[in-house]
Amino acid sequence: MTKPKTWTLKSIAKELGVSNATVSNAFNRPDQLSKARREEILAACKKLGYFGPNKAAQSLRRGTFNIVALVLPDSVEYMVSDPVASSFMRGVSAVLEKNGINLLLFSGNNDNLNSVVDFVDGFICYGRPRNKQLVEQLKQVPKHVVTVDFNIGRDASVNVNNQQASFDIAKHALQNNDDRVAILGLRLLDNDVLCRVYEHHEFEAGQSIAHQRLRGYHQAISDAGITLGDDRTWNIPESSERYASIAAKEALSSTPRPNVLLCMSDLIALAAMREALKMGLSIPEDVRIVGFDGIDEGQRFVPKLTTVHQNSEEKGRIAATLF
Amino acid sequence: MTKPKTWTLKSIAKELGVSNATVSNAFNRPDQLSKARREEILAACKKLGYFGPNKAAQSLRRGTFNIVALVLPDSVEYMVSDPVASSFMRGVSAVLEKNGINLLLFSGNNDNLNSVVDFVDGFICYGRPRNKQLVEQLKQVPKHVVTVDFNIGRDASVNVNNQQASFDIAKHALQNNDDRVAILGLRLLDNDVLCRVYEHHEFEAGQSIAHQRLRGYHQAISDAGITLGDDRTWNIPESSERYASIAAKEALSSTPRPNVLLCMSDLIALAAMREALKMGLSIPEDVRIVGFDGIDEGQRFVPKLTTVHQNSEEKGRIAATLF
DNA sequence: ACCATTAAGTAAATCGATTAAGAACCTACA
DNA sequence: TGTAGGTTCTTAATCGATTTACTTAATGGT
Repeated sequence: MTKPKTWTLKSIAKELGVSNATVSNAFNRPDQLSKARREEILAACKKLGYFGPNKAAQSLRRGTFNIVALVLPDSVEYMVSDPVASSFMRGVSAVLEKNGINLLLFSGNNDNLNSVVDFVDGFICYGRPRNKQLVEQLKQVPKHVVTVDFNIGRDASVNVNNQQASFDIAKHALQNNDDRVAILGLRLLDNDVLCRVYEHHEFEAGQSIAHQRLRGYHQAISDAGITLGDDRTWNIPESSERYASIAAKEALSSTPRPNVLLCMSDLIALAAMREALKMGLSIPEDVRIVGFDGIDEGQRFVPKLTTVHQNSEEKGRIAATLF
Repeated sequence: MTKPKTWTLKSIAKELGVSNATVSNAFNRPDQLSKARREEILAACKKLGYFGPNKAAQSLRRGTFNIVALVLPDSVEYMVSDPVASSFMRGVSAVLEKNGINLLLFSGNNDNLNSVVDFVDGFICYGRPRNKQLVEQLKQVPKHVVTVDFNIGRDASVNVNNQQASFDIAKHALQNNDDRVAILGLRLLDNDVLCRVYEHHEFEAGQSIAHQRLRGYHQAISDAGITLGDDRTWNIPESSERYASIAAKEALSSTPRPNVLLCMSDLIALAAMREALKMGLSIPEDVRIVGFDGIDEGQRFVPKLTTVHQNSEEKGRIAATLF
């Protein structure tokens, strides 16, 4: 008498006239029953259409899920729009996929880790999440946590030395002590605002990626014997072409017109290059523009973009392996 | 006597001297207890550090998860590399995020839906998954299934009329009946192989996106009074620059040299344009190249790429809403 | 004063599994 | 023959919750 509904361990056991435990063992612990019994049971299950123990129930009992949450710095939308973030994700997924672990995307805008905490084995956090509460929750959460490009004193962390890398690229861009520098910063402020920043002493102590990079720039600038004006910094709220173009246009029309543009991402740098060309400036004669990240499009652009090549994919792989 | 471990509904109830049910109701069904009791309980929970019912257990009991799986056509890696797929994902995530639903990524290479089926409320499938077994499983799975750009007779499906769109773009590209046409196809074959295809009658009945588009091209070609040679079609296994360049170079050096190149994706078309320019051909005088998708980079390229603009993001939003 | 409602809370079954402890039987060895 | 050990399988507790059916007490209408 085959039951009509979906099978459960229990109903299968009753149907076959064996105990719950035996069916469970047939699937999970082959050494606990005779080979004959086991094969008999598995065959019967297949025939009846029972595909094995319910994973949700299994997870509840065992406390493991085969799912890790990737905590994004911002919305999922942002993640797939940004080539660097995408590379990172590629690295993470490659490793997890190989290990049969599923990936749950968790938006950095979300304010409650709670909605997923009970479903995952742990978290990989790519960059400090935009939502502060989330950061606090991550510090406490009783699961494995790997952070990338920021640190909250949890299990493991993989970091690029942003300050050093920005220092290097800026040093490369700066050639004379009368260079006129401008900075196109990415997410210097918490607020989502495109603006020109006149006062930024408070940035000196910040721990965000943007602040680390900024310190690298500042150090290179002062090493080159240049004094950075108080009005030479722009803040771009997200790595998008639209915002970057506006900021670049502003910067390139400001007085004195900059001949060095330090951009905190390649997308920004590319937008700036387009604006510069549009304004009839030549690169690098009139203005030298450097980026950060090393995305593909930068290498295809004419002239080629000078940038920090950071291997995001590798970072993703490492983060997933550390997990 | 505060317990040291993590709290559960049961331990909290005992601690507060009320029943299990009352605590549960305090969180889920306010109308089942007095306002005073409820607030008292919630306050106590907060103080003790109990953040509400365990979601995994809750889900097991209720059978709902607040998670949907996005079934990808290929690996997660592919998804984030392809701008069109990314747009789609952006649309999906925007809607789901708003509804507080989490997104689980499920690779189309995976052969067992089973590993996630018990964790999700349903599936959104973006394109026919590469793994055939997966398709069979999707037909049967006892959960909500929305398919995009392919159909398996399940709950809902959102489709672009690929055949019509390809017909239109091809018609636009073809101007004279002595045009020499070549086709750079994407994933015409199941196998991961870059090749020149000499025989393709079997494609006429195929249901994949590639086959639909191919039919659109063929129709436009024959409408234009042109006979397509048996050796004018190339198959590119994935939308990557490397493969596309090789195929484009081959096609452009074949005899007779094509003056119309129908490309099944923008990424392919862009690679072809680069190759053409490299070979000293001018566009569109020597060769007209059209794409499919409408990605941003195509509009920034000089000369601008002519293409089918398909609004993937909107498709994503629709798919998520249909869910 | 009586019965019918309503409100507030509880006991216990249930979701679908895992697993420690133990029963029943068989073998082997002194 | 007695017992130690090994297989094979079952019983029952457990994971952390939800929810139906029920008890008890309070309210209200006539």
